[in-house]
Formats: sequence, structure tokens, C-alpha cells
Amino acid sequence: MGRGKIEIKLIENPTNRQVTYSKRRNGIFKKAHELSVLCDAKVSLIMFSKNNKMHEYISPGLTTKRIIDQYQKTLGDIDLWRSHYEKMLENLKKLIDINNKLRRQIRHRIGEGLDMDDMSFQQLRTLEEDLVSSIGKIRERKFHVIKTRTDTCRKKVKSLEQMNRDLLFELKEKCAIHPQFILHDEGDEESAVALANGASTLYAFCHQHHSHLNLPSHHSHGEEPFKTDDLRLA
Amino acid sequence: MGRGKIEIKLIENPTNRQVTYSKRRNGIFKKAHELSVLCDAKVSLIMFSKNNKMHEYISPGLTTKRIIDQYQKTLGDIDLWRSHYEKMLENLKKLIDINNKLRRQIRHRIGEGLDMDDMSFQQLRTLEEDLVSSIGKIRERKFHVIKTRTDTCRKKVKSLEQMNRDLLFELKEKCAIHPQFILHDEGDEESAVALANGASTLYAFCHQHHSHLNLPSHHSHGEEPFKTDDLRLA
DNA sequence: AACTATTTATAAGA
DNA sequence: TTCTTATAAATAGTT
Repeated sequence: MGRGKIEIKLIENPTNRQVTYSKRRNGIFKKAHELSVLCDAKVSLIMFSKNNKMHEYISPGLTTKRIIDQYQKTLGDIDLWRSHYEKMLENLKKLIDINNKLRRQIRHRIGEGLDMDDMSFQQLRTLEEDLVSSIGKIRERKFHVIKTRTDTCRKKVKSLEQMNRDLLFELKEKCAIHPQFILHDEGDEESAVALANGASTLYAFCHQHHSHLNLPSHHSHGEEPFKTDDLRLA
Repeated sequence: MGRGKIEIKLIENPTNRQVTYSKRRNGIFKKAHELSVLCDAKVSLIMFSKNNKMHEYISPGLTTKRIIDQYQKTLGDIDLWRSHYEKMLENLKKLIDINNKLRRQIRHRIGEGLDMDDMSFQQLRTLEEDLVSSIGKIRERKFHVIKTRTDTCRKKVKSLEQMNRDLLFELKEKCAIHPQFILHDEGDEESAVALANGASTLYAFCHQHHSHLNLPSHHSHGEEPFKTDDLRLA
């Protein structure tokens, strides 16, 4: 239909092809619509041009999704989505299964009553041995953690002691050279008394008053200090 | 195009409508195919007649799925499949996550090295207590199993002993009344000797020869007999 | 995008 | 359904 008959084969000339595509696309859409109306048919027409421009026609009052849904159902599910979907379902089931097995294993290890009914004596023995070995490992780890903490703490104490000794020494010197130094600390007689009583008492003094002396506050650090509570060993 | 012009509106006559549907359907399919070839376009044409008969055209070398996939992508994915799919993916991820947590828990309970690095001392202590309690439960269970087996075994032994006593008594009586009873057992002098030696030896005799006397064979029963091997306690 | 000669599709009838 | 055929519609090539 046209000035001349044409062969149905790819139109090589891109311009020509594009023109024909436009014309015929409209033609098809018109026909699709006429069919929809004349025969009350549901039509979904999706097309992509050579340059992947998309055009679609859909019968009035419908959505492409609905048509495609119906298409899926009608085809009886030999489609990729379905198999995809089913593979996922399978995976889900497998995971749930593994999950349950893991939970069971945990319940066994916890020793929950009902789950032990189906264990043989040998299994129970093996499980017990496992647990004994596990406890060993956990205790080892616990002692390791304790040891690390204790060492850290010890180092801290040592360094603080050293610092205190240094400060005490410095303080003594200052007091000897400038006795009025003590008097600057108004309304606090303890200082003077402590100073008179020598090292051991001054150690306590330093602890009580280190904020006056701008000592670095080691206890405000993020790591919690050593808690005796944590040392209870089961 | 036809003998007369027609209005584009529903054809009321069902037969007429069906005929028109057929004709025009072929027309559209032909046009769709021509477009596919002439312009190298991807065309998907799905239609359902008023009676829900489905017909589809798809450009050569393509599948409807592929077209629809491309359609989805182009439209930007506001579709049910996608959300369905994504929900499933989410579920899968959640399950995998739970799985990993369970595995971790198990590794903790087993006391595997690397997994304990991130446990606090308090956690280790709690875990240890847990395990101790679990071991307690498992031991309880184990002893329960042992006890049950031992009791069963004891009952069996008792009943066998009783049976043996009864048989021995019967045998003695028979031997006393019919001495020739022993001689029927040709070529076996032991029997006579045993009989002469009295009860304790006869007990052994009965054990060795009970098949002659059609004793029920209790050892062939399905339950395994008590194995001393199983009694080792960790 | 519009024109138009021609081909193609198809409505009605058989 | 399918075939026929008169006629409407689509469109190839042109402007």
C-alpha cells in the first residue's frame, strides 16, 4: 500500500527506516485500539525501536501489569520469573532448615530437656566431652583476659607510684625552700600536718589532693578500671 | 476498508465480533511482524479475546519475558514482581544473618579462638557459667540413660537366673526319673559327668546345651546388650 | 509533515 | 471457518 510495493526486509536507510517505523507504529496502535473497542479485547502492545525507544499501547481501562499478570497465569508458568522465584523459595527453605538445625545444635549444647530425648548415650558422652573442652578454652581465654588486665593495672600502679614519688620529692624541696608555699592552701591544716609526718602520709596526701597539683587524672580514661567483681572465678 | 465503512464501537453481534476479531488479529500480527522486520524493532503483542483466549506475537529471536523485562527496567520498576522479589531477597538476607549469628553463638559455645577476641570478660564469665550448667544437664541426662539401661539389664539378668534355676530343677527331676535321657545325647560324655557333679556344674551345662533343650535365646533380641564400653564416665 | 498513487486490509456476503 | 470482492484504510515515495 503505497506508491510501490516493498519487500518485507530490513530497511537499510536509517532515515527511511525511522520514518517507516513512525508511520507503521501509529498504524499498529490505531489497529490495536480499534480491535480493543470493536471486539472488547485486552491488548498489550509493547515495542522498542532499533534505538531502544519504547512505545506501548494498552487497551483502555487496563494496565500493562495486569495484562502481563494474566499472560503469566495463562502460560502455565514456564517462565523465568517463576523458576527464579522457585529457586529463591528453595533457598529460603534450605536456610530455614539450616537455621533449625543450628538452633537444635545450640539447644543440645545448652542441654535443653526435650531435645535430649533423641540422643543416644554415646552422643551424650561426645557432647559432654565437647562441652568440657569448650569450657577449658573459655577459661583459658578468661584467664588471658584477666592476666592482660592485671598486667595493665600493675603497670599503671607502678607508674603512678613513681609519679607520686617524684612529686613528693619536688614538694619537699619546694617546702624546704619556700615554707610559705603550704600557707597558700588556705584553711587546710592537713597539708601542713601531712608534710610534717613525712613520706608515707604524704603519699595519702598526694592522692587526696592531686587535683590541686594538676596531676593527670588516669582514672578518667575510657578503659574501665580493674573491677574486683570481675575476678570471681567460677 | 471493506464493503462499507464501520464505526469504531463494540460489535454487538457475537459471531460478527468473533469474525472481526480473528481477521483483525491476523492483520495486526502481520503488521507487527512487518514492523519487526522492516525496522528491526522489538515487538511484544499480547491479546485476550472477550472469552479470554490468548494470542501473542513476539518479534523473531525474542521472548516475551525479555521484552517484559526490558519494559520493567524502562518503566522504573514500580511493579509487584520487583517488590515481591525484593521482599524475598530481604528475607533471604535476614535468614543468612540469623544463620551467621547462630553459627557465631555455636562457635562461642565451642570456644573457638578468633570468635572470643571480641568478648568481654563478663561475657566470658556468663558463657562459662552457661556451659557449666549445660554440662550439668547433659550429665544428668547421661546418668538417666545409664540408669535406665542398667535397670533393664538387671531385670534381664534376674529373669534369666530364675529361668535357669527352673530349668535346672526340671532337668534334675528328669535325670532322676529317666537316667537314659542323658544317654540319648550320643557321643557326649560331658553330659553324664556334669549330671554327676551336681548343681553348679549343671548350671554351666545348661548354658552350653540350652539349644538342645529348645531354650528361648534371649541374646538374639534386637536391643543391644549392655556394653561396658558405654559406661566410661568422662 | 502533507500529499497521493498504490497496495493492503477487511466488511459483508456466500 | 474460509473465500470472494468491493471498498476503506494504510502507507511508500514524493514534495
